Amino acid sequence: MVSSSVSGTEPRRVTIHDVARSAGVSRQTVSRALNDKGEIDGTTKQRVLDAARALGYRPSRFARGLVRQDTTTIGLVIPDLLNPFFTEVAAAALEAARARGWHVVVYDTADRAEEELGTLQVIGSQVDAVVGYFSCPEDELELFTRGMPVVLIGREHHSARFSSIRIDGEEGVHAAVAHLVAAGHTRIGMLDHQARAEPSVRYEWFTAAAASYGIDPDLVVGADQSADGGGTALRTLLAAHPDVTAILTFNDIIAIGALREARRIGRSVPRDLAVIGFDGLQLGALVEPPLSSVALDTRRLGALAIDQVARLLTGVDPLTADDLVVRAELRLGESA
Amino acid sequence: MVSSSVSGTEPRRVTIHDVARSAGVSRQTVSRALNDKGEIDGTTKQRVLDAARALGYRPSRFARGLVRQDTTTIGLVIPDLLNPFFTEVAAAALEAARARGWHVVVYDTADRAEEELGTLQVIGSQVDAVVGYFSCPEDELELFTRGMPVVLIGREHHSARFSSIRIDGEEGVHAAVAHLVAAGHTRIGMLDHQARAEPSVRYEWFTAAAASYGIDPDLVVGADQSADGGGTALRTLLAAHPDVTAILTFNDIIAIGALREARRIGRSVPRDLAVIGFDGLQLGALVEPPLSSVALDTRRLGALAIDQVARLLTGVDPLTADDLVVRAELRLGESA
DNA sequence: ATGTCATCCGTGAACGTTCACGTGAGCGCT
DNA sequence: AGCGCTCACGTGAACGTTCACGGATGACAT
Repeated sequence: MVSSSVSGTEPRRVTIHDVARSAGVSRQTVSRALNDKGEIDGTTKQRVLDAARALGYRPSRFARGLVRQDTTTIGLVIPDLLNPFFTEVAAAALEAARARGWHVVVYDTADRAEEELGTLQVIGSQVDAVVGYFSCPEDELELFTRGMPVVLIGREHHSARFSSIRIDGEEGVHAAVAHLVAAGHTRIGMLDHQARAEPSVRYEWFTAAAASYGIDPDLVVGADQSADGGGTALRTLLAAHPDVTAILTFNDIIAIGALREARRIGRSVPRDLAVIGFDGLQLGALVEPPLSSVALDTRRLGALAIDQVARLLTGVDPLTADDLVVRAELRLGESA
Repeated sequence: MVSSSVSGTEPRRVTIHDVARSAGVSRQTVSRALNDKGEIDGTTKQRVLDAARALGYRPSRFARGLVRQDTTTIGLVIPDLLNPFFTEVAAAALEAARARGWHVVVYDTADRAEEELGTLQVIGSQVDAVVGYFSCPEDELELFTRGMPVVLIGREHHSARFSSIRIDGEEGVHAAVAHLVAAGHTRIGMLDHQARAEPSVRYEWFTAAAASYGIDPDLVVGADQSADGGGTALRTLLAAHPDVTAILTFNDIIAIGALREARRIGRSVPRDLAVIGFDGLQLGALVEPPLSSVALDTRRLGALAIDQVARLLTGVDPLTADDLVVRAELRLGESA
């Protein structure tokens, strides 16, 4: 039962003063009662509490935050929460933040540059630090996050203003290629991420590994970052190169789409087509066959990001680039 | 609750006053420059901006929030972000909140009562309203959210303080049973959620539907809310009732685990075992075979919750229980 | 009666920002 | 000269809470 007032009137907030007046005490006494401080009589405390409840009083977080600066809030910016990889990273970050008693405001930019920009414009006045994925140029980022610690994930940075956590899949991808080669594959394709103009870093790892085994690295096609995108890309790849017997993918979602497509066109995995993804999502264990993947520890990723934020916030001992690395390693399922 | 304080010297915040002094103007002029208000000369504005940057000034969100109450922040509480159902709900809520320019603080309680309690204790002083899942008793909820709008999801409430969004799967489950009966099934099992002591509402829908078709509703076994839990439960169910040819599950995750287990024990789906889940997760389209499910529109669920929060916040036209319903309906994949 | 002490409570000030005003300079017009 | 207007900027006040004090009251001992 909401206390009804005629619509149109300004509802003026119930303040600590109102409670004080109603209980016949001072502000300070109300504050004491509500915050469980000492120096207050039991009966008056109860009286204040009753008055507060009767008036529906709720302290202003702004006023409180202004005077005691003990709460830290960080902003987590991700392109798409429905992408399981980001879900895992977000969950990990939330867990690490909770352990510190921090609050996390989550922004899903829906993979759209304008939403990302909009987020940047408002986030500065809402949080104490930012961690997440950004696709905008650094100077723009710099502009809006001025004075705040910023931890980037999976992105190189040039400005000294930012920290970034590097994802190192070089060895993992190498191991994946080695695994495929050992299984007799010689025509290995890759379903890369197509959003960017230039090929991805993961593709470069692939070419490097392929080169060391004398494998042709040019069997590559761009894929939309979704299961459907993976399916479509696999079809395209096989149409151009029917002799491909194994593929690496930019990430697990694409790989899962490829698995599904392979089943549709009657290619048995891993017999007719070996598939190795990237990310090592929990989801990979649910599909058939269980996905092999160059897996990275998303939990550590999130924890590392939060840890670095903590260091930047206090200014003590920030980690250097060498420490801010999460290495991915080959984890075999049954798809390769 | 644990607030880590910085050891050492407190670096005293740089305020708008410092910028003003440094630029040789007044606070108000600084405010004008930073907020792009008019009534300021171009050169002084630039001077102020330079001074602000030089000092590393960043406005206090508390002070700003105190004076202009234009930002609303809501708290979203979920038991487990890694559970795809909650991921979808969270994504939907984030989207709806973004459309309103709201900020969302996300709390993952990790399915633990103590974390939920801890969240409740701090959330009151951080947000303007709360939406989410809670497992604690109503009076406890009431205690901590006093004076705030609260929208519960998928939970009945008795106190008038709360709104809750009801998930109505009665017709959908009925349709699912009807579908199975039409396909010739007579022994239909259910993998229910086992966490609660009493059977779930979804099981009650099942018994009701089963009754109307003269089907034995007692082929039920509790499952942990995970893929592994679904697999284990299916094994238990089939051990007790080998003649079961179709199952409904509490949710899609359990169903997906059942699918995997069926494959392991050599039961072909849907030929040897028909499976129908609940939730209609996007994930269901990725598994083999694509999952049939009593699907609910998670996007609408999130949007509805946010919409109701908006109404409660402004006090105009809050929706009633009859409107706060999301109906689930049978969506056929290939698993039944 | 006086001092000592603990308990309970109130008063200004501060936190950092924006809003509603006020002010003075400069300019053009009658 | 006087009036009115615009432009650029400054000044007190307000937002709602907590902190650092200080004061009043009574109990108890001296």
